[in-house]
Amino acid sequence: MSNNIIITFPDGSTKSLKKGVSGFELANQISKSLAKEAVAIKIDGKICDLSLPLNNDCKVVIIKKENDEALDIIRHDCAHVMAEAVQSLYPGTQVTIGPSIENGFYYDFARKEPFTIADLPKIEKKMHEIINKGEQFTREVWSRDEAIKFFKDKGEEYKVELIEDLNADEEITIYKQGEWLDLCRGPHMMSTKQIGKGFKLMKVAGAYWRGDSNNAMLTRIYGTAWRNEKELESHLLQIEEAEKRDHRKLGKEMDLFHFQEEAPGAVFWHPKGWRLFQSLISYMRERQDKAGYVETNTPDMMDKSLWETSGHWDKFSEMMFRTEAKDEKIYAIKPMNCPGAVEIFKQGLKSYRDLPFLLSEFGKVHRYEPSGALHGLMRVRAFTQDDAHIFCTEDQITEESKTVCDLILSIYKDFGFDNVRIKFSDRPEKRVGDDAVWDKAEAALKQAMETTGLEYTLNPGEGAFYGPKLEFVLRDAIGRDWQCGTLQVDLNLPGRLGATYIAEDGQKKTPVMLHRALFGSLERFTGILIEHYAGHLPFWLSPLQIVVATITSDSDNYAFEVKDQLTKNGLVVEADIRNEKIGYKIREHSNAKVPVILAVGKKEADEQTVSVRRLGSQQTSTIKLDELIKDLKKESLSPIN
RNA sequence: GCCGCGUUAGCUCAUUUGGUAGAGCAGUUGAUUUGUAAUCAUCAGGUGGUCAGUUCGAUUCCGACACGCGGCACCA
Repeated sequence: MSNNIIITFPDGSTKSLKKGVSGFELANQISKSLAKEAVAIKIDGKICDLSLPLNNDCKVVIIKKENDEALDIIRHDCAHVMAEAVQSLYPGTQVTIGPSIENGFYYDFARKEPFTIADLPKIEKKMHEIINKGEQFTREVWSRDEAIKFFKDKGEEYKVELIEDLNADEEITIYKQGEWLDLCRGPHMMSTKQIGKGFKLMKVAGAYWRGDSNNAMLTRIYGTAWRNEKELESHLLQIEEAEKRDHRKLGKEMDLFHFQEEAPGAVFWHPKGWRLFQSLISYMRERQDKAGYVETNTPDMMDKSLWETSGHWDKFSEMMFRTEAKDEKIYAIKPMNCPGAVEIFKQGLKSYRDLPFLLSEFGKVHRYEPSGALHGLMRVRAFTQDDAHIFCTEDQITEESKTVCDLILSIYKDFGFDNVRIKFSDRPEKRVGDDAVWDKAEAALKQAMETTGLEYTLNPGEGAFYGPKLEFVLRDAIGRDWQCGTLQVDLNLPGRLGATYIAEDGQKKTPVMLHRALFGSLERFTGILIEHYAGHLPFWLSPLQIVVATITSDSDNYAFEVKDQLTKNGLVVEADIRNEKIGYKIREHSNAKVPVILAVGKKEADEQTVSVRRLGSQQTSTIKLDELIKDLKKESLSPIN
């Protein structure tokens, strides 16, 4: 009897089997097809190799290729196979780490001569060979000394470092596939054959050893891996779709903005792009006015001393633009709006009755972002924040934070972002202020989060240098996450900059300042919207809402009449009376993502109608001009109305 | 900032042992007056990112710089 163990399956059924049976044998006993589909086994909640002998009573789940957990294993297997391929093709290359990641895997290699994309086909071919050979993955437990010696002899310095850093009590496991082996926690599938053909090497990149820019630069190869070729194809198709939405491409096609090398990281907004940008500001201004904010504007350049007092100079002077004039002063071009806001708060005596005091500012800030970080509108060196600073008492932090959270979520909803995650970032290593102050700030913000009942995840050590913060991450139409809004509790800057108010007891006190931005950077948010909507901006945001296109020149006058009427009603309209066929005009304006195209010919002119064609639809409908105006006027209202 | 790659007409892209570049679209001019995603013809367009170097000769080879792209690092 002691030779048998009891296996419990997910459906509650049990089976008594001989001790030491492997997961694979177990699957095989249930059915041949299950054994074929199996990639791993979950034993009491832990995912393990199928080859692992079962020695105790346990609950098991056989993980099949179709299960979500299988993808990670396939991808990790793929990383190993790639590493083997690389080392066989390029002897002397050291392996470091190679995890599975979203959609695929990577492996970081140390090699004098970095890889280029030209190397990928060769590596990929070798990988197919290894996979076709059907090498068995086998797991071995080595002693620490044995492992260190082995990798040292092989010249694998990075692996040695990894092993040396493992906890003393940790088991050192080695996975072999044929001749090749790697230090690895596992689990892996039974054979390389199971990987199949659903993978592709995507790109090469530099990456620092252990993610630290002080360390050596390794060369990373990224791959994507799926259950089969069909899934791979669909993933590649998805990438193509995402590329079509690229705001840099659409921005050019829609004539919204451009960049040029004399102003790296700074936007040249074209008329249409600027109109879109201004629509966003108008919308936000209205929302903030209604929420009790008062708008301000503060200087773009202020003396360096102010930034020294605030603490920015100490932490960020390297990333601040500075300028000087004929006088002796050094001016910093503002990288943030907060010191300006504090200076406004400081004017005149403030009473506790004035709090909370909500100051907003659409402030344009400049930051010398590292050249490698620049990316279209998403990461620029000059950008506009929908910034605000809420001066309040400590007791008001919770209530004010809650109000900000509600406002943010409501605003995101207006742009179709319903899926928003919140990250809570606490004190970073480099910071100003006493720990007692930080304790207070973090506790207050946490309490605010409890009050809202919103869920959040902890993001340790990622707070601002003056206070903890919330970060609002929204998910776009194709599932990508973008960090936009932020709320920061600051118990440090107001004091450093000398802001005070008279409290109820007649004593001078230092207010708390909440920094908050909802869109974050207007430039970036514009980019996100372009990609989210794939250029098909909602009517109220569209910088060119309507084009009136004539069929023949006989209708020119009517087209202008239609245009005038629409314009009088506050709509943005252009007339296209060029000597071109209607099909040509339709195509051109559709490509430019104009939401409404009105075709007018003799018939429409006679009847005071228009033929309406909506972006994304082939359908046309003819309606009375008055009626259309009524409809479109309604449609062009922002969601506030 | 770091690693790799790239930069050719307004745009999208060609031009392989180094012999001063070509197409489509856009633009011009003309014809055509057209009914829902490209009418035809015509002409014009370039210091091949910038600067140096090798060479009889460089878009092509070498180097530096600038900018961009993919990552890494950074992001008040």
